[in-house]
Amino acid sequence: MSKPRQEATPSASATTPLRHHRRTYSIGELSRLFEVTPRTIRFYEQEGLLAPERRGQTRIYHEKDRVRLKLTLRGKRLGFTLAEIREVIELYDAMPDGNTRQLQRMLEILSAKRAEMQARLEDIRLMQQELDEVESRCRSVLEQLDRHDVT
Amino acid sequence: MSKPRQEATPSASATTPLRHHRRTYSIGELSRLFEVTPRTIRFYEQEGLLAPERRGQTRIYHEKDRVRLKLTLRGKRLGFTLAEIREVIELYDAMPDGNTRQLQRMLEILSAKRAEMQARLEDIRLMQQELDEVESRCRSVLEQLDRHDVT
DNA sequence: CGCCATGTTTACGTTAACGTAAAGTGCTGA
DNA sequence: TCAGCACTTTACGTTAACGTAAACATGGCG
Repeated sequence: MSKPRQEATPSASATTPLRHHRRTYSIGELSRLFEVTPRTIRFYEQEGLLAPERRGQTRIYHEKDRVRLKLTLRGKRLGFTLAEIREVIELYDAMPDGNTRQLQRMLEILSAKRAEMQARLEDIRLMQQELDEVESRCRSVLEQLDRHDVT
Repeated sequence: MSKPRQEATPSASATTPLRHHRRTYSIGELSRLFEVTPRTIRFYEQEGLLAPERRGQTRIYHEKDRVRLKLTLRGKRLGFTLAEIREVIELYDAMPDGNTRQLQRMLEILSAKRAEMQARLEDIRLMQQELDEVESRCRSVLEQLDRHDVT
């Protein structure tokens, strides 16, 4: 019920130096940052959403990975599946060497996503309207109760 | 990928009379209206989201049920779980005979839902921003390709 | 009457998105 | 040296939200 919508605030400089703008993260740091489990992060990698560097056996995450994770979690909050999110991320990555057909295809997908977003916006608008109605009904009942108490 | 955001348009007056504003629906009608399977509708009933009348063994759905189903599907599109949706629906139903504590509790929940909606709105805004960026990058690459072709 | 569409219950199957547990690796400080 | 932590792989478990199949009821109609 109380999910973290943003990145957790880092606790100043703990043991890590962080000169100005950190370059790499361990899986633990990243998991604390976004308040997800390491398992989740590894799972996202397995699903092709992340591709961290490897120092020996250990995963090293860069800014790029952090951004991807952020996008992934945002997409999830909007109800997209990991597969859908991966689709967009893959497109984003394949951009520079994309041929014309690929790029046209991407514009189509973008247009579709945009339409989805518009639809979600409308859903939210309607949902807020419902909330308004329930609240006003609720308040009017409360008022009735008050009047009965006082009168 | 191509889910129906709205109710399917009814095919005029087919075999059913529908004098002015229909009162009841069969499970099949409802399933066609919203393009979900009967199984889904029965499942929602099992989960306490619908409570249709029974004529013998057969389910009869009224306007109220249709509205509930619509709200449920909208909630789903926004990424809410059936449990969360049921919570709101139950509150909505328990309104008239709610005591003060119940009503206060409902206002709290409404406030929370409202905050969720705000957060989702922000997510959508950011997501649209990303889409803009990807599209502009995409178009600029296309332009480069064009220039190379023409020049 | 028989058939077929549409309904019903019961129950096991499936997929996505992780959780959880076991068992091993590698550095680090007392 | 070794205890402890953070990391790793492997693999089975879990939950939500239905899908699918079997087996049966029922009302209309040619």
